[in-house]
Amino acid sequence: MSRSNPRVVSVLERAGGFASAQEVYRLMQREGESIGLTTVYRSLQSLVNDKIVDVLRREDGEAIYRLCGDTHHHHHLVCKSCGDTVEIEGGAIEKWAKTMAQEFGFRDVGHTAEIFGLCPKC
Amino acid sequence: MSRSNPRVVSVLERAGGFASAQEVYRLMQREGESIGLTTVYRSLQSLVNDKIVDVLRREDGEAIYRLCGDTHHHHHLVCKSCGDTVEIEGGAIEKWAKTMAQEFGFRDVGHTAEIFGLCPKC
DNA sequence: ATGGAAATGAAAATCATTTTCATTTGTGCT
DNA sequence: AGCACAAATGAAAATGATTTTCATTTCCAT
Repeated sequence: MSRSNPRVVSVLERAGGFASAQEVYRLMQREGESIGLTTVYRSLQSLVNDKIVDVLRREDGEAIYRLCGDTHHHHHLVCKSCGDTVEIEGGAIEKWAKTMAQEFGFRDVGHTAEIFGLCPKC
Repeated sequence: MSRSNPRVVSVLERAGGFASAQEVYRLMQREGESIGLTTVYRSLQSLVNDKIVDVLRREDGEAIYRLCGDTHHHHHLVCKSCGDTVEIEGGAIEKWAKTMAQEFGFRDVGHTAEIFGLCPKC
């Protein structure tokens, strides 16, 4: 069984939010780190098992990972046309998620929320 | 462009909950209906476009579809473990999305928001 | 140093989904 | 009916993420 890989953790820290396995791999390559894709997958899996990272799914089904207890949880406002992205605060969402979870007795909850539209330039 | 296929709708009705494209395909085969997997995928896609079905992701990333009884815009509270789903109100989200879009000058906005966690039974 | 367990990664396998493309079906028109 | 053209269909190939296999390398404890 592979162990929680500190190098992968470090990349997730620097990514500051969600990143897919492929993105983590590409990032490490770009930074000159020598690592195999298989090892990235295994490290992420074991980080999930150890509850050190959360795993979610993007709309296209790709798995995305984030360090748990990341205080810099934010959401995105993405332009449908040029792909430009703005990081935004989601205080209202946090509250909404908490309230809804409570109402239906769900525990250990997380959430996803993104806004899409046309940016001022497009 | 393929059209919303009534045979696929009928299968989803009988399935009575969520079903993946592969499951819909297998079900139709079992019932002796002649249809290709490609057509199942295309039909589901266009049903999603027409907002006749909802699409979500199972934990393994497979897309699952369900007839969406109302045209009313809603969000989901999904159990990470058993996949059980509750449709919830998202009034706070609508407002949040609108506010954020306005603040950054985005037009023509839409949004996605889902909450996931462990349901009371899991 | 030595042996065994754990970690690694390249390549192949898997699986859902999408794309390609040739064929069939449907529809409007004369 | 016959014809033309658009839409629908589906088999097979392509794609892309993820997992598995397996041979090799690295780590430790003795």
